[in-house]
Amino acid sequence: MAEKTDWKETLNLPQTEFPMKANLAKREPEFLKYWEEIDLYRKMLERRKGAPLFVLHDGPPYANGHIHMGTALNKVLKDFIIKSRRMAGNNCPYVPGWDCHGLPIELNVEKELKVKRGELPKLTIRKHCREYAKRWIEIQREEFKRLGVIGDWENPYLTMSYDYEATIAREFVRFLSEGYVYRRKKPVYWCIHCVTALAEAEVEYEPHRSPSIYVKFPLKEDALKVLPEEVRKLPVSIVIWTTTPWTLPANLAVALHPEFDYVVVELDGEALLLAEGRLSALAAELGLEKVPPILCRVKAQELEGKHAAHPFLPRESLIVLADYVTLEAGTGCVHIAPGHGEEDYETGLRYGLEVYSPVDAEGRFEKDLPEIGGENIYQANEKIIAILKEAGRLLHVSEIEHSYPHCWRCKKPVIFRATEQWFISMEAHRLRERALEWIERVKWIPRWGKERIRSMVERRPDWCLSRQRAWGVPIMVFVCEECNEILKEARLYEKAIELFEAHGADIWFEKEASELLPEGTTCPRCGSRSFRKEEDILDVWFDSGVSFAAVLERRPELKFPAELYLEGSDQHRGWFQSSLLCAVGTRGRAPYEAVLTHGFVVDGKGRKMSKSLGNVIPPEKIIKRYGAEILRLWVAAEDYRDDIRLSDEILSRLTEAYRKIRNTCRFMLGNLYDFDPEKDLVPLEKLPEFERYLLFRLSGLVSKCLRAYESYDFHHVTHGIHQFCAVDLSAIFIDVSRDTLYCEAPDSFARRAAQTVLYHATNAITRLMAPILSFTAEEIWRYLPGQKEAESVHLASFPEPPLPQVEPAFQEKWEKLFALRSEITKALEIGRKEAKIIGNSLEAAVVLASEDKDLRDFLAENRDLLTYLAIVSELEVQEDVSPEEGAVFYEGEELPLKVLVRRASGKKCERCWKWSPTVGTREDLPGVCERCYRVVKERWPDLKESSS
RNA sequence: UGGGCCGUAGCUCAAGGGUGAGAGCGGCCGCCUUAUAAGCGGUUGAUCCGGGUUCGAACCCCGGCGGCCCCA
Repeated sequence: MAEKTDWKETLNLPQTEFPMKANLAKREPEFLKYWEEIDLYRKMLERRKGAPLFVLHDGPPYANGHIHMGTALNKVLKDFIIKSRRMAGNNCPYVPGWDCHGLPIELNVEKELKVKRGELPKLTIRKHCREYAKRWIEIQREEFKRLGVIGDWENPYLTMSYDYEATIAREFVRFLSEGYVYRRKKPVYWCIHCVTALAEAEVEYEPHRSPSIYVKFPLKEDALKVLPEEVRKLPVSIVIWTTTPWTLPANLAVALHPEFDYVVVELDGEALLLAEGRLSALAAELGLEKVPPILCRVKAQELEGKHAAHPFLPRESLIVLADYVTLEAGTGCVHIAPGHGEEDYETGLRYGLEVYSPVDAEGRFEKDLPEIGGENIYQANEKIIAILKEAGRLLHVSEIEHSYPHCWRCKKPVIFRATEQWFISMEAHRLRERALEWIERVKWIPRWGKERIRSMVERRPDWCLSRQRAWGVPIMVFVCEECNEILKEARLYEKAIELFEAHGADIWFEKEASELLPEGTTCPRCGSRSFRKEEDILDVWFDSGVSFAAVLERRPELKFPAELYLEGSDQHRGWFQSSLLCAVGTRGRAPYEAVLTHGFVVDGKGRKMSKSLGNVIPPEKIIKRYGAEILRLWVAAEDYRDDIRLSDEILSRLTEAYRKIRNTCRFMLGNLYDFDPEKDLVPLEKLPEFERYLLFRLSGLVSKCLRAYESYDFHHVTHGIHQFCAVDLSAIFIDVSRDTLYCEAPDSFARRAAQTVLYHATNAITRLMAPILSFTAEEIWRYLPGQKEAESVHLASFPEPPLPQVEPAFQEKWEKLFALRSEITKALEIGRKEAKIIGNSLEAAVVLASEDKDLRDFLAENRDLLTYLAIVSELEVQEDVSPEEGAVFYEGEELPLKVLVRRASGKKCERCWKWSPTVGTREDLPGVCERCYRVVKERWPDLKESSS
């Protein structure tokens, strides 16, 4: 009993070792190892040596904790840019960095060592902090590398390296010597738990419950005089509202708005003064049934400079005017404590009030205050409320929940507290104006970034530089012991900076001022020879702010300014700004030509990721489950300028897309197993028009992707490639060309032509995807036939559009052909689903007819092409056609077209599955059609069909 | 409290103020078994809400609602 002939043996079926299953989580590390082995980063630089330099300067992540989706997103985007710019022809070094100093690390170290601030010598703490930072840098480095991010990971920049610390000090001294730096007692954010001042960037807003109290300040005689006689018969008080009772001991004034109308009302035999606009709100708050009667009106100006009594201390409170007083909340009368608020401070300055802040670093009232001396401010809140009540000064008390600043590290509420701090003046040498000028000149992407940073720089206060902590670079200032003169001459600091360079900033805490200063230094004012050194350290934003000086200017492969900075949009306040101020202040220009920002990772519903919502997805989980490639694809599929959503659904959609791209490439590789581009590539001008059309489409994809890379629109690249694979290749070219590829003779022109398209497509797509799907592109690269320009796709260049120009008529013709194909396909589907006369489209014979003469001519001219494109066995064109029994009749929706679908006549060719009357006409091979007979005979002249 | 940005099918993206708002994925319904833990076809389905400007609005303006970032 003979087997049926196995025609498969005579077909050119795809052959490839390229696995269908990516197994990314497992295989990615192998590619990483390969890249390390060939020293890919070095090779990338060598390849582009002398090419135009494009510097993307890495903003340093903080060396604490594992990476999260935000940091992963940021690094992957940078990798896209570096790789794509390099493939486009630029020389792109990438030096990653880490931010190593600062409070969060110091706090974690204290926690690990189970010590509190000040319990260990600074040098000991600093040593532990350095080790702690180093530990996390190692971890994060591996995590970043795992993402497939290529860079100089062996030589990153660290803000704690000795040379970097020296640079920080040097840059600070520049500011100091040029007169930007001053020291002043001023209210700043202060964390009483961390015992330090905080920068604006170090506080975050969280809901917080506070007491809400209304307090009476009895008017003194001078103020009372402004009021009518009859009103004065009653005790008259100004009513203020505050949520921080503990700031009342520091109260020195009450502010009114110069434009508001103020009234005196009667309530329970007392007279109360407040803004008329807040009267009904107050009545509601007090639960009054009706609004208290107005006794008289009074102008704020008349009260300016008059006095009220402090509600419980033997002190007077000045009545002042301030236009930031609002009618949104409170009473329109604002309690002013110049030592405990920014606006209060400014108002205080205008009226010559003391910057009074009777609270120590740990949040306790100074000992000498009556009743509350030594008490913690929060505990004192209640006591103060009790005192007010006792004194009859408390009008109302309740509790409110509001958003309140908290320490970014210990998460506890912060306060405003006036202390001696070092500042960089925004007005010195017109720093603010110059920064604003540079903001105009920098390219901000998206455009609104400019507005944003501009409004911030316009309004920001002077930069508070000092931190009362150990882990950081000291504020390099010497002060005369005798006359408190600050040494400002740069040359006096050179010795110390050199010592930093050699030993790190620790030396500042190891040596005496006299050892750090040049020998024989004398005070320029009093001639004294004894100096003390400042002990505070610098805000870490200064550290990273001078990275242009420590990295861009010092690394030979980099340059100042950078072409691009790329960070999350929160950095308009952070690094973009600190870098701008440092560079404008010391170099007279912005450190970047352009700034690109991305949004934040949010969950599938658009809410931010937080532990409390339980919607956090760590990168590690994605890598384990799907592979870093899918994470990269996620970054590249989304429009990162907005918030970027991440959910299981999104990841599973992306996995589908990945499979489509991968499988399409696999099919193409499988069909190129016997293709040698050197020998077999069909020149463009000789290609049949279907093949030419496809290369035209491919050209469109290439130009679109190149443009998209240029403008950092990675999602256009991703969607473009995916769509091209799914539609142009998989659904159209591959499906249609399968017959040619499988059934024609291996070396036939038709097959080589189709392979030529596959070769161009695979080659181009592999290169186009390389910056994004870096692992997969590398994998495909290994399977690509022909000579390759490099051992890694990442050393290659982007493709050129293979067929950039095409006559419009050609394009129109093909659009029409596809429109027709789509109509035929619909008719076939009816034949399949409803009439059930066919399954495979090759079982169909199609008749096309049209009343439209032009269309009919077009059909007739392109009959063979249409047969081929529709993948049917027969196709005829007639003048007209009518429905018939056993066939499907369909009228075109888009075109004046009639389609009749019948079962194809003849027999099914056992080799190519087309139906044809020629099947069975050859005696030696009765199972195949004429075409297949020819092909088979040519290759296997003696083949005989075994009968069944 | 304020400033900025965003809102197009279940998901991710498109649509220079101008035809019936396009794709891909998914869902649903089929086909194929020569890309097979594949492939092909058909089909379903959307401009956050309410006003306004305009001959015409997803797009411009105003007001809501929701989200994100920054800030008080």
